[in-house]
Amino acid sequence: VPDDPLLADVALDIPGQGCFTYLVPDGLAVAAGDCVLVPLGPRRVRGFVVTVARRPLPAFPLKPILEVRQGVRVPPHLLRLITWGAGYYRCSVGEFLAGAVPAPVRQGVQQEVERRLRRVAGWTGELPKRQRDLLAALPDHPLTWSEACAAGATTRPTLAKLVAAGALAEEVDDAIREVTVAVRAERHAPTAEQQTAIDAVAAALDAGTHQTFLLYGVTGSGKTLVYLELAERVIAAGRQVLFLLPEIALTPQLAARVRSRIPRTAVWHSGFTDGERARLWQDVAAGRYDCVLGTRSALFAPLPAPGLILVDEEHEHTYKQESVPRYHARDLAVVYASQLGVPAILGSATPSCESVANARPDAAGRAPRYRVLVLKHRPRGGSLPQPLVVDMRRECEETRKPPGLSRLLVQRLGDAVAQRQQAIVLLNRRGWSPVVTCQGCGATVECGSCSVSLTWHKGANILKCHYCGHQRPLPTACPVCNGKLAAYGLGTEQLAELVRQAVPQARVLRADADTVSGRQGHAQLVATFAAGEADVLVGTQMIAKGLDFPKVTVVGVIGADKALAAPDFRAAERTYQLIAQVAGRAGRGELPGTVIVQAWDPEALPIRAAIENRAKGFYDSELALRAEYAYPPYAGLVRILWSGPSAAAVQGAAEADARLLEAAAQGAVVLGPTPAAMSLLKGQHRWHALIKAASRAAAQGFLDRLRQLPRRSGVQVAIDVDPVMTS
DNA sequence: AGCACGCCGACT
DNA sequence: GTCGGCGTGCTC
Repeated sequence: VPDDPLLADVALDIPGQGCFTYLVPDGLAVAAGDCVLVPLGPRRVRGFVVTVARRPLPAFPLKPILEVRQGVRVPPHLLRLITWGAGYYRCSVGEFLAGAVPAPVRQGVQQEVERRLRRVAGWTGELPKRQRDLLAALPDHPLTWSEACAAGATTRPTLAKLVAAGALAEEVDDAIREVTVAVRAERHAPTAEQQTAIDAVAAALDAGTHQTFLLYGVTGSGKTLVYLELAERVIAAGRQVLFLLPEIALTPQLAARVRSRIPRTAVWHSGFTDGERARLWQDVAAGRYDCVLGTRSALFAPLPAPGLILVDEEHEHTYKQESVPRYHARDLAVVYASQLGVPAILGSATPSCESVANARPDAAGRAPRYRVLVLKHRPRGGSLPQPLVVDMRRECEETRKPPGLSRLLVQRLGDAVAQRQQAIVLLNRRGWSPVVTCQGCGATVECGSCSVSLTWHKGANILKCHYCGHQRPLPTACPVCNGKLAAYGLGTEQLAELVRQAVPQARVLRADADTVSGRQGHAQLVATFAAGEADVLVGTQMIAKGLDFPKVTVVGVIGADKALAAPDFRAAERTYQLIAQVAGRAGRGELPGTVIVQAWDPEALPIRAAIENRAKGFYDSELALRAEYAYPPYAGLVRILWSGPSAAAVQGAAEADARLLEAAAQGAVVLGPTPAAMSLLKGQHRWHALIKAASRAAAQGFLDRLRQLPRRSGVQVAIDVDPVMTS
């Protein structure tokens, strides 16, 4: 009605609430997606406009919008995705937006502006000799301040004098920054297999329809080439590409390769300053980039018209955010692509069971939701290495030594070093020993704030908690009975030492969170190893991902079935994925590779299937088990987690809320509440419950019936839809 | 989430 | 007599 006032629904970063309605003052231009400042009780807060419309005033009085942030508007298609996500993952739209739009953008941090120095043409004036020489030394093209400092071997104040004198002018660069990456723009022709995959997706692109593809390609089969060929087509048609990766810091090679073919690629990572991030967001929104490459939060980059969404290594659990908003970027990417009517490609050599199930007909015989594209061959030749399994029970019996490096692995490491090749040994546990126990009373030294044993770090001679970071010196005797302490178990620190002893001629490099600090540290370490400055790289799984070292011919996996013991329905899947992924890492160059897997139960199916390259066998049996025990993908899971500083209060809240869960259950099964596997974490006691519904839709139905759990002081309640961590 | 209001213990 | 603990409730 034209006479009604103009009202705006604004999403605020407040849990468990819908939008708040505000008056739009006359003359203030406000649209959906705008970032606004509004009064809320005694304070003023930032929020995002969800709808603007003329309609009658509600019964309660309204306050006006105070201010609109210029230049920050969430595109309508992104707002729609976030609204959907807030409903599915059970948080408010405002909370989701707060998690999706970077803080410096919301808060209006001063954008970092690229300021460049340019020589003023035709300037003639007097200068001191030093400054005159400096001016002569500078090149003609514009330079940033730091580039000019380097080029003239000088400092900022001196350059400022030249600017003050008028010899140099400062210009503000409003255009996109130059992207210069020294990478050969490789352009191999696609193989027949790759071309088939490209054509299938291109058909969906041309038809302008949504379709999700599962690009199932062995490691080294050239998934990236498929992505890039399709990305170029999308960009040529005037749209943009979203390219998601599990971990950007580990894949500098991939980022460089994408940029070499798509120069206007924004790399979306957490290492930016606030100003850089604010500028990047606006540059992406303004259409100055053709591609955004990044981790899960890159899904919310404000691209004006995404035409293709790529999710590489789709099985990786890092796509799940473990804080509000608790979304799964792979699942949300598929929703986004469907909303946009564009194709999505999920790529992996070891897909998640969810995606495999989606690529098969369902129990009722309906057509698969995803279409499978297979890459079986490595274009650069090189067959997959033949993995060997060492039965560690027999090994320990025969050698009468504690478990460590097997004789076979020692021999192969020695051979590799002798032939000037390289090797990688993986163990997913850092430190020297994970457990320190009293030989007298049997007590284990535990972290006071978490229910875990402390790990001994021998080099630093401290006990560390790997969950909360607490550390303390190693006690000289048992704190309980004053008995003698002994360290048990194997970590990477000790493993590196074992390799040094067993293969004395090897130069050993250790890569774990203790030796690698920050993103640069990782890149540096990768460079050191790639340059051949070490022979054996010992590390945690941080080195298992995305690495491509042509000289590596031996890969050892220690404690490969450790993950199998985890109290988690995905334990078998994770074990299979780890071994199959690692197996693909050896022998990527010209040289054939060997993978040696040390396991306590070498007959376990995930291990056998991974080393014998029997993917179908693994997925068939694993999916059958999931169906039998009603776990995803044949169930919709919700986890409720209660936590707080008082064990009694947490238990009380969980047990009281259990009645509400049961009341809402209907067909769903409520497991628990019980204490979580980590019953104490960072000083917080934890209880949890798992709700198993027949499907994701049924799980949503359960949450609709449950509505909100009561708010209690001293106890936090988290609702996790489609949890990845279930223990 | 903040922030206010509101009702009970140890101090100038 | 107050200062301050955090329990409850509201914010368009």
